Amino acid sequence: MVAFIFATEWLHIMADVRRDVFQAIADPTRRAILVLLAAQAMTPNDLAEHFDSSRQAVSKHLRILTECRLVKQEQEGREIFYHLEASKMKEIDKWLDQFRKIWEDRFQQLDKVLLTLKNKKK
Amino acid sequence: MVAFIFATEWLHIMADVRRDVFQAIADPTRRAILVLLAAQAMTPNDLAEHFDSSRQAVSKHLRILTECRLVKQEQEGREIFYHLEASKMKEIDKWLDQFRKIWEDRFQQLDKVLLTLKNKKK
DNA sequence: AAAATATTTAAAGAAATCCTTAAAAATATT
DNA sequence: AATATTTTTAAGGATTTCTTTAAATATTTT
Repeated sequence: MVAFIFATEWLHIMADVRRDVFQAIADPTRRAILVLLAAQAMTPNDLAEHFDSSRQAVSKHLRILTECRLVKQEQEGREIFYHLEASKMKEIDKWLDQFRKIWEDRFQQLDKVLLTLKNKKK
Repeated sequence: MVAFIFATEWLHIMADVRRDVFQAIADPTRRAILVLLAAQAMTPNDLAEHFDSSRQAVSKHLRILTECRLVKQEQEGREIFYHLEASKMKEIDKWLDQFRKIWEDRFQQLDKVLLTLKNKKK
């Protein structure tokens, strides 16, 4: 027996389709998890102790972080250690590059000063 | 007459309370808007032409970007030019700083190589 | 003043997000 | 083999997000 599933149906079945780094870091809890994992690899249990929410909630966050490769699992018996994949964050850094030139631009700063002066005159 | 509003009610009334930079850049359309504005200030109408969605949708995205100070308005008659506030992106850059040390760490890279070798042996 | 243009706000609905509790799966301990 | 531990998956619900169309507001042109 073979079952055909259309893409639209599949997306409906697959709850939580968020494999995007920007989407991933939008959640404050996930950002906190990433910071904790930057210090050292931890299990979901360890992590959950740092938050008010349930272990299941943390597990789900870890799933999302894993899906977008910000984090990697390493099984150790029945425990799973989650490691930060810091290099994946380069994607964000790279995206920021196109703005970095602007915010470091001194003329931009000058423009702002002039604009402020102009508005004060009014 | 005075009306008392509880915080919970207020949050219910205030739809879309998202003044967080990370939340703001989570949406792909908003990221595209930021990139366009990096090149030059534009009106909502100008921007809308670059997208499939309606002017109203773009307007709402601009509202969110304005609320978290990623963008600034400058009225010019009945037109409103939206400028990028690139410096606000430093917040993201600053957050990335705590990971930058890790992803640039050569020993981290070495660890990865060793881990790969270890797994190959298995 | 009336019509046209630019933009925002409101209302409503579909989809996504996030959380919780309960159940399942996998591994370790007794 | 039975029990305990660690983690994930499932189901359900409240809230948020994003989009659309319609209506409102503000400014310019005629």
